[in-house]
Amino acid sequence: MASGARDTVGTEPPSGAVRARGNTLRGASGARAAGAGRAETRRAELRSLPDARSRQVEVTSRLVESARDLVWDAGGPNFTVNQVVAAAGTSLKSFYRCFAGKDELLVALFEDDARRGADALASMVDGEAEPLERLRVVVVGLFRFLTVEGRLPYAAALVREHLRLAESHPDQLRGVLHPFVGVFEAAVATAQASGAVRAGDARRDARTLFHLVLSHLHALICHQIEEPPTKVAEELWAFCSAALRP
Amino acid sequence: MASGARDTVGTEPPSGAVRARGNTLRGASGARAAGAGRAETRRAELRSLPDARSRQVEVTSRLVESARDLVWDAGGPNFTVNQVVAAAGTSLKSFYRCFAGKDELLVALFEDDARRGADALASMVDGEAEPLERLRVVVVGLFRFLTVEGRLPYAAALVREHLRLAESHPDQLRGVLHPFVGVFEAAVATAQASGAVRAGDARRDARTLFHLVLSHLHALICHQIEEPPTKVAEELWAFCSAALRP
DNA sequence: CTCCTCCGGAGAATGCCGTTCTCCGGCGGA
DNA sequence: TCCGCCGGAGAACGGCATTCTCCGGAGGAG
Repeated sequence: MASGARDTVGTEPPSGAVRARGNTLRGASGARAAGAGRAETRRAELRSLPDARSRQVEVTSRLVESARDLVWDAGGPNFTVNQVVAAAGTSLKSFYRCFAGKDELLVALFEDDARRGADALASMVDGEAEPLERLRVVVVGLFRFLTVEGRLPYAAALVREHLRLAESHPDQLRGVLHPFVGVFEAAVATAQASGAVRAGDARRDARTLFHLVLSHLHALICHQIEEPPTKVAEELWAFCSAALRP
Repeated sequence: MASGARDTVGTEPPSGAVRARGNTLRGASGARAAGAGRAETRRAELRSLPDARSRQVEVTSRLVESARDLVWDAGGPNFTVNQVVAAAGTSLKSFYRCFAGKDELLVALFEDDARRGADALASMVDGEAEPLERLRVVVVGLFRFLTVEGRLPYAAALVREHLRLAESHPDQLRGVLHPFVGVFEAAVATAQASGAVRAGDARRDARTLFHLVLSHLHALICHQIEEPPTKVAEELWAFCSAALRP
């Protein structure tokens, strides 16, 4: 419950994937090398540590950017690690210093994209004053945002990998979609407060709406729905507003 | 639309995965070898063809069974092709004669499982007479069916692979979940006819309900919901019945 | 009965890719 | 000027899907 509220929307600029540092950057290899040697080497290591760290961050975000490009136009995470490092203009060694593996890179990409997407969604809502309309824009807007021409395969790739990674990296993936749910929750809470929708647990309703949208994106991705996305979005909103009417 | 009606539930015993034959069995290699050589060899090939075909079918279903076991207790499609053929007591060569690749095997497993699952769901509904109760059982039942202890990881694996395969084998995957939607649709139509829920497009509403259930299964799989499955199922039904009330 | 053909098993070879390891040049501090 | 580590280049390794090769045995043809 409370863990979701940590991820308040838009508190950070989309600088991207800084979080991946904490995992492996110097946690394992760096610290071990220094600790095993003489203690004096630690001083030498500290000397240019800020430099090294900022370089790391820069390389890390460059890798994430390259990965995003590759997922975007290769249409999936079928890129190889070698391609990423080539595109980022760095080396395999650097890659594995920044990330424990390819999956970690994907997790970082997820976090970055989720934050960006949630920001975009939040800014779509800002224009609306009417509470019920805000909620409608959230539901339909996420849909439209992800089904913009060319964006769907990318979204598909992310959704698919999300499921796969959720099993291998449950801890890191757990909160990845919270930014989105947060936007939904804010809209639901506003609508509830104004009496536009029935009272209830805003978080739970937000989660339900979000999953409903997500699942229909899955269906579109799988070509199980032939209708145009806009039509599906409107039908979806009709269903949601009926479920939530006072 | 009409393509969904083809997949009527329970018209076939779960003999499994016969469909994969058509792709590669003798389509490519067999026909090419005979056509390239002298035309007389074709006669010899026909001689024991029924035998060969039935052997093929048997091997094919044995492979699917083995794959099911492996997915079940290895918790995912992380099994190797060698494991499958070893478990099925056959050879790599036979495997690649039955299926064009590992993915084709998974598709066959999907089709089989979807049919079985839809049958099970349909039989859960049979006990209920009240239309609205039937609908409730469908929504909650699919949920319960898949969250039985030990079944969730299996379901997770299938869902995940479904997304992946939907991109590489869109044609074969398109109708795979139709048996489930069919069960939903029947229940919705009955409820609509009795006036227990509002009138509307039964297929569309069925699809919406199905996707809603599916997406919450995703969420449970991803450990994004901490509540127990039974609670989630009841909340979901509350949401659905509110959306569909007359 | 013998030969010839083809089916199918066993498993080696190939190719791809993630991950690790080795070597080496260059840069910053003493 | 010398030393030590940082990071690049890419070779080496291991796992796995897929293909290829070899071989035995069954079953029709003569």
